Amino acid sequence: MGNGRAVTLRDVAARAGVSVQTVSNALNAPQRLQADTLATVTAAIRELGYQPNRSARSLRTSSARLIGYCVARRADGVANPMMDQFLHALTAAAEDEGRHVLLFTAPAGAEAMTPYADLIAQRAVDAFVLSDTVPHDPRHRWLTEHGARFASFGRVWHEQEQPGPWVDVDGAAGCAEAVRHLHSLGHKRIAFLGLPPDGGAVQDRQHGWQAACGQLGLPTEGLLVHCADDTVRHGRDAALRLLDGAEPPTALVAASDVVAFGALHCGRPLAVVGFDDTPLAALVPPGLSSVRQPVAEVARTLINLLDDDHERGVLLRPELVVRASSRTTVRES
Amino acid sequence: MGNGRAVTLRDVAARAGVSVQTVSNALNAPQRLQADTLATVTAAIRELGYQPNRSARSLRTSSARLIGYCVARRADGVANPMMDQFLHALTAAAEDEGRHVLLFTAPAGAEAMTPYADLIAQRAVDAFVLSDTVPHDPRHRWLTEHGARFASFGRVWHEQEQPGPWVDVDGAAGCAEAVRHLHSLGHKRIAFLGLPPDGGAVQDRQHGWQAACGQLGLPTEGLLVHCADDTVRHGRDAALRLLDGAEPPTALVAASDVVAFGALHCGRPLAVVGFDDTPLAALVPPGLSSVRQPVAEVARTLINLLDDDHERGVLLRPELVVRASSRTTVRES
DNA sequence: CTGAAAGCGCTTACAG
DNA sequence: CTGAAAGCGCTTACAG
Repeated sequence: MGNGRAVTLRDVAARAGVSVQTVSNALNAPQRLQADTLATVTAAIRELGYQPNRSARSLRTSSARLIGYCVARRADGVANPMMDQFLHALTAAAEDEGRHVLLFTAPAGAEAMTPYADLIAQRAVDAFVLSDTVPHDPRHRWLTEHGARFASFGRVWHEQEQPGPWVDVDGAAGCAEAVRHLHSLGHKRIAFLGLPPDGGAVQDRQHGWQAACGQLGLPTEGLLVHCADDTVRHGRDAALRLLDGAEPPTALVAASDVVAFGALHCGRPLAVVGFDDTPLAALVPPGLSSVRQPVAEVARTLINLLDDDHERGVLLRPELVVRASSRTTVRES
Repeated sequence: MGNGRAVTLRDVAARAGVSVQTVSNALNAPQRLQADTLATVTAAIRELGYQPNRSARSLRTSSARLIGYCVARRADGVANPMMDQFLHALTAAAEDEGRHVLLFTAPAGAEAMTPYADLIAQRAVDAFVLSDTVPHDPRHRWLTEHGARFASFGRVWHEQEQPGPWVDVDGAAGCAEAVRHLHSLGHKRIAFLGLPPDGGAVQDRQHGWQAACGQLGLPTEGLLVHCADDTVRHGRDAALRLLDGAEPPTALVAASDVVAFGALHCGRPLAVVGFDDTPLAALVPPGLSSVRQPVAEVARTLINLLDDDHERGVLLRPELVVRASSRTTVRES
């Protein structure tokens, strides 16, 4: 790879007429060198295009400067479209700290932790970033017990105390903001379109809706419905059930963009706000208002958490992106 | 990371009562050892849970066993949803060969190759896998000229000869199959919904449609339309333009799922086949038939190409996934 | 078939 | 402020 032999510290030292140690210092502790020595060495480094060999540096410092990230299996094709953006953000955030992301996969079931154990044993990574947390996710506890560094995007809601540092997006705050937005447009009956419990995130969003409605004096009775599955069809059917009720809503906050699309295309006038601001939210007419997770900030925070031994958890505020789906005229009821 | 000091070759050698060299041989050249020696050493390895330190091994063998992959920037949010699946497939394929994927980002413009150059200089990766190729993509030529190993998912259509090994999906074959499928259902006027030229892939798909129609004796005149952008709205508008023409189509093959959705929801009966089989194709009622790229096979082939100095390019056949969107009844015209 | 030795390219105490 | 030396953990010719 690359043409010919790589440039080493030795080559630079010879060129600059100093010892290898001085070249190393120029790179890692420049304040130790005299200005003119530093200038000579720096020039030689630039001329030769020298960059330290990563393996050698890692071996010596016993830090790989690599962060392990397990790519969830998408066998069913039902990807979390946000994960795409997250991975880009995570890579960029890691690079800002001179690191890279190493991808790996994990089998389901009892062997799920094996790849983590292997990567640790081989000293292939310094830390892990976790996401796609599932109910009763065993990873956080396992990693804590094995003394591994990690930071989690998402909480493990079932534990008494969340093991290890985490970053999460305040779903309750996001849905509360969605409710206030719809209320400010004149809506008085705002429904919530839920999903099967997924460990806590969905309930969290629902609580935000409930609390905001309570604060604004809006009803919630008969306005809560759950979709059996996160599909467009289930979203549509659930919305129709609400609309066919005695006191139908004029607006709706959904726990995901996918079910929000179903509600939006149910054929009746209904203001809709989704959750996640997936790429399609902007692409599908008339444009779906949605609660956007601040992925770049999540990524930066995760990387920072890896070096922070004190911080336990950080809750980030999502942002409501308003599009045409929530701007339908309110009918007088 | 991990509890306490890592287990080294020395520890295993001490435990097994042999030299470190013998332990190394047990791992890398077991046929050199006598059966009983091998058994002793293997037992010691298992008991201590030994795994070779990656940095040390990489330094010694000058191979990082890491494959660099640049995550495209998704600033506009218009991700390629297939890339998600691809990344998982690539990671899995790399692992099957004892490697991992290292993610990095690249700036736009003149500095686009800098991260590649850095990774090479640092010996951080052994090879690159390229995807998201763009018109006049400079990467293939640059990497070839710099003697770097790589394999590309997608061709650079503008070059005389594609620099370096590549894998691509036969878009023409996919669209031809879509046409034959629609024809077998009785459709006689099958349109093509194109996109702005993107370097060649879109034209390739269009040619497949054209050729298949020709072979089946079907008309193409007035049945080709291009969307200005890859959005649902543009897809719908373009479909309506076709349907409002003198001799409207009864079916349509689209260059992407997104514009296919627009055509499918244009409010008129129209059989539709999309391209890419994005996750939403299955989720959005009534279900969108779509040409699926064989991402797992693409990934495997790319990894194999990295070790193959002879193979130049591999063209893989996509698979038509039939759902309800292409099964509408044909009206007699 | 097995062992002692060299060396991959770095960094870091330790002398001068 | 600078240099000679040791050593991170492995693999690979080279002897025995």
